Amino acid sequence: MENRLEKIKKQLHSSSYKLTPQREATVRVLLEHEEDHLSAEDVYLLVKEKAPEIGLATVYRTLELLTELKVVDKINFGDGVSRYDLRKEGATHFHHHLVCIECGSVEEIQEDLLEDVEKIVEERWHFIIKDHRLTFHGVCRNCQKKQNKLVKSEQSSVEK
Amino acid sequence: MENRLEKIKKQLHSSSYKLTPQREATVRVLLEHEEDHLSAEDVYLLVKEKAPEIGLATVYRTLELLTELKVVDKINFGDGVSRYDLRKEGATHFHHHLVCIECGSVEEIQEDLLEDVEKIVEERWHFIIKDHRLTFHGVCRNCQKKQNKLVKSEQSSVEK
DNA sequence: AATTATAATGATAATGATTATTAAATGATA
DNA sequence: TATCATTTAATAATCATTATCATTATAATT
Ligand SMILES: [Mn+2]
Ligand SMILES: [Mn+2]
Ligand SMILES: [Zn+2]
Ligand SMILES: [Zn+2]
Repeated sequence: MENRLEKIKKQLHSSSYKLTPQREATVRVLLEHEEDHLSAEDVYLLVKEKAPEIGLATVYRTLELLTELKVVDKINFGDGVSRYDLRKEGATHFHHHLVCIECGSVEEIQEDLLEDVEKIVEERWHFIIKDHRLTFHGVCRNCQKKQNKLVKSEQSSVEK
Repeated sequence: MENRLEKIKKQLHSSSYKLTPQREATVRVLLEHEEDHLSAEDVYLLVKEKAPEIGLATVYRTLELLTELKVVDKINFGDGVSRYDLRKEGATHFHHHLVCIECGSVEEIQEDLLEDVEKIVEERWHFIIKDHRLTFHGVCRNCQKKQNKLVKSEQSSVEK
């Protein structure tokens, strides 16, 4: 974690930005919520708990900066807010997401899986791929179980 | 085109909605711009040319309705507005996009390409896939050409 | 056809996320 | 220390989208 922070600090410095206390607080929140998909407002509220004097605009600016530096990826799941997702250490491509249309949960896929597809696209469309966004919409494992239970209870009530 | 409109009309009816003149005008604009990725405002302005009395809220409502019926897909390329993309006739999955980070152009890929990947995801993540969003970010063919020219002219000026 | 109920529309106000502005604080530099 | 650039907090402005509401169109019923 401290290690991770150090690297981000260096990344900032190499683009001649400083790791101010506000930026550090923001990065820490992101590191503590690696698995989550926080909106700017979410981040703001979490940072406030530890550094109450921070302003919302600063959080927006910091997230914007981290996006530029590819420390985070900005993503939109269609709910009206941008969400910020920390890149895994050393990852060159953005990871994938499974969004459940029943409960709204978001699961991550770290595996690439797109190597073959990207090869085809580069060859056939003559497009040089730098990054990707892949989101699957469907039914998560939990919601599948719920639906199974429902179906079974309906069957048994018919049997009566 | 008229054929396509008829089918959409039937889809509306089967969910007990009517194809009002405003909705028809909106659908026609979408059909006339199949390849484009129009924002609500874009659609509004185009509809206004033919049906000047239409209101912006009606366009939003119509696009919302068409999204529900899966006639169009709502997509966000990260520029602050939702864009509406007509589904190809009979397509069950949303098509893919190539977004150029140099010029902003958007190209479409109608081929599925994800069958294998989806099979893996369904098996290994126990997630039932209903739809997907796949966007590649990179450099389009045009911009590659431009960059090549640039590199060559730089080389020749060094050679002098 | 007249009446009533329902759906849809247009105008516009409200909302809410994001961006711009500005004055003050901080930090580096000479 | 004086000077200049960067960053910040507060807050105003912007802009896309949604909500409200009075009016109109359409369908159903008498
Ligand atoms: Mn993620
Ligand atoms: Mn498209
Ligand atoms: Zn679920
Ligand atoms: Zn391009």
